[in-house]
Amino acid sequence: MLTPDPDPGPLDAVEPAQAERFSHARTAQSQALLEDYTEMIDDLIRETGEARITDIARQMGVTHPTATKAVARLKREGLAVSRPYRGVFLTETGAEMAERVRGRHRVVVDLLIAVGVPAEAAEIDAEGIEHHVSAATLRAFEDFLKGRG
Amino acid sequence: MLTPDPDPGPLDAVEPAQAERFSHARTAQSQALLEDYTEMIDDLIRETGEARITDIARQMGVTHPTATKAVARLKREGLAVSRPYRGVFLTETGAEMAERVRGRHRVVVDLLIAVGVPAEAAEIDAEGIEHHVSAATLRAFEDFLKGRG
DNA sequence: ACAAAGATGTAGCCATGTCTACATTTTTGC
DNA sequence: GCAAAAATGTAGACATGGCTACATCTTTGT
Repeated sequence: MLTPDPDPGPLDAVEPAQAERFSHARTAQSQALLEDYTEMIDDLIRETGEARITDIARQMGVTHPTATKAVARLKREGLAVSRPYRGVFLTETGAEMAERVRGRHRVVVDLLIAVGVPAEAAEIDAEGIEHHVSAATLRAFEDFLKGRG
Repeated sequence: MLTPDPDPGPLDAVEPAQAERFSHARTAQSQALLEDYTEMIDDLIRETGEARITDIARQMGVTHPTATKAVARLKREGLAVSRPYRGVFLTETGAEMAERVRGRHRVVVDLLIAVGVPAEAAEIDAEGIEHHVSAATLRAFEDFLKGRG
């Protein structure tokens, strides 16, 4: 039964798939900020024992009010906690995200280098690319790297 | 002379490099919208002969006022032209961008597939990844693909 | 030819993410 | 211990990119 689509023509065939890909990319972008900040906070805590707003701001390349707003969002999303005039800390959820993001970042950089991208370019590009690497793609990257280890 | 940096400590050494990477990624993101729309408009013109606001909106997965705003920005940036109630057309600059973006997109998808990413995931992820692929990385991707052609 | 349907324009709202400017609190250095 | 410096908070402006709602223009179908 059915048998629709009697050749919908070249492009008359609406492309919901394409629209979904764009929507998906936009969603990923909104997650990117959370990921960057949680990883950054985790880095700071590991390296200096605490994550202060000023340090976060400097590392992210933004002014401190911007960092404050971002941290507020992290708190709203249950990824971080903080008290006025005190440092920022990650919740368990936040720490897990940081761990996952860190691992993914490393894999992306390694993959880029493995296919011949210069190290410096790999580091720069990975910062933007990583947020769009799905689980399936990440797995493929890991397998590829393993295959040449 | 100088000889500064007598071991600035683990992280006391401010990391302007990291901040620059984030800034760079943010800039790339602001370019992404322009790239997506110019390529989409080019696609529509190739396939249907014209690019109407409604079609652009549907393909991008947004409402038509959003597409109108995006086109306004394209016009501001000298990438497109249009007249009220008529279709949208690319300027020479816009057409060049579309061409470049199309080529880069194809290379990214091919590279992902070449390293083992499933085709469907490659298409989806490429939509977000491509905007963060620098010239150096693109060249490396091309070389890598050539090396296995 | 004209009414209905469809496409486009425009206004205005909301959320984000950035900034500057200024207020307040905490920390530092004498 | 206290003044100066640094950090943090907060307010408010601006640009972007979404949206809905409504107005207007074009195209379609009979």
